[in-house]
Amino acid sequence: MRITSLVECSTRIMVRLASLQPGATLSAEKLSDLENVSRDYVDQILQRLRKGGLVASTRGAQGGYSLAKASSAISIGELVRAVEGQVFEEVCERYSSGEHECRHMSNCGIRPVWLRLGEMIEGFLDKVTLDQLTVPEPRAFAATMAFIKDFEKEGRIQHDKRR
Amino acid sequence: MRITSLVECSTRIMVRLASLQPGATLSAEKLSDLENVSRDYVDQILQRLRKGGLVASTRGAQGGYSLAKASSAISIGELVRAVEGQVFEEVCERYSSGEHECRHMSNCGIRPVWLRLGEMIEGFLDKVTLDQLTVPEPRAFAATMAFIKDFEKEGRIQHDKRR
DNA sequence: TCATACTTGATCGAATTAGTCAGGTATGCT
DNA sequence: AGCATACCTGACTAATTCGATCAAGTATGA
Ligand code: FES
Ligand code: FES
Repeated sequence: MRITSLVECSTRIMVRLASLQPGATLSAEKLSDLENVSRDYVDQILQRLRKGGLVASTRGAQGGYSLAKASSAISIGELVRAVEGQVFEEVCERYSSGEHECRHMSNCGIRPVWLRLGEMIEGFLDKVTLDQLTVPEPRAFAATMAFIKDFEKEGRIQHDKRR
Repeated sequence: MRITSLVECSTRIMVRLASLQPGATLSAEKLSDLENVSRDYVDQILQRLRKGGLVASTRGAQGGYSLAKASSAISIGELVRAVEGQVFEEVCERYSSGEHECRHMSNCGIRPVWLRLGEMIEGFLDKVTLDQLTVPEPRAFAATMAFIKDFEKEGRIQHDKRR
């Protein structure tokens, strides 16, 4: 299990944009230079981010990109969904057809673990916002605390009956 | 991010073995039939599990496999490490060389997020044990609670100075 | 009207994953 | 002993996904 290069590059780009003065923009070309990612790849990433509503673009000469909303309102989870479509693919969905299908489905003891893991990962990334990644003076991850509190409240993994 | 087919199949096999009576064994052939996974693939998986010290094998006619220790002493994290080598690959290690390297490394605001995510995933899977996956009468995931408690105690993501 | 820069979608090689295959070795049973 | 059963090993290959490139635009500011 890992973070893909796509997410890694996208995050670096978003952090660059987050460190911009209000009103300022950064061109795809500049971003490419700054992060040492090919221009074409940067273009592709920015396009996905734009479609996801995370960045805004200004066309024409002296154009460029900026965040579409406050960096405190953009989570890494959103970012991942924007560039990859989803944060965590559920295994029993993926293998639910064909020869080697996930066999239990109903009243299965395994499924809840993957479900819970997915919720956990997604919950975490949804709580971490862009402004928390800016350096210098990184802020403590207060939001993470809230997430963990919620997690604790629910308390246990429920075994599902084929939901 | 997802659970691979390898982990999925391995887990199903381990749950089968966990549901065995003490002293009983299950042949690779039977496991293959039960879980609808090719015999060759089952062999490969069992071999990795054996090398990881999770299952024991008896050779010869009427031979077979069984768990090497109590199902309550085997975590899903261990299982994943046995069959895939690791649970979560750290991104800033993976891309740390070559053209498109992870650029910040020292006093980076992004890195701690991936580190923390990895700790969280691994921590979770290390707390979930095989016996918790047996059906019928699945137990509540009490261990998960302990994990979350610990997580809360530490409390926040630390920004590292190039550790 | 030109240069700059965004926009779209296809394509393609590299890497990883998923699964197969061939050829063993060890053990129990008759 | 001889044979059947079943474990064991590692190489190999097909399928899929990832990472990145490429070609061919459109829109805008100077
Ligand atoms: S392992 Fe997927 S439903 Fe049980
Ligand atoms: S993004 Fe990897 S070290 Fe900063």
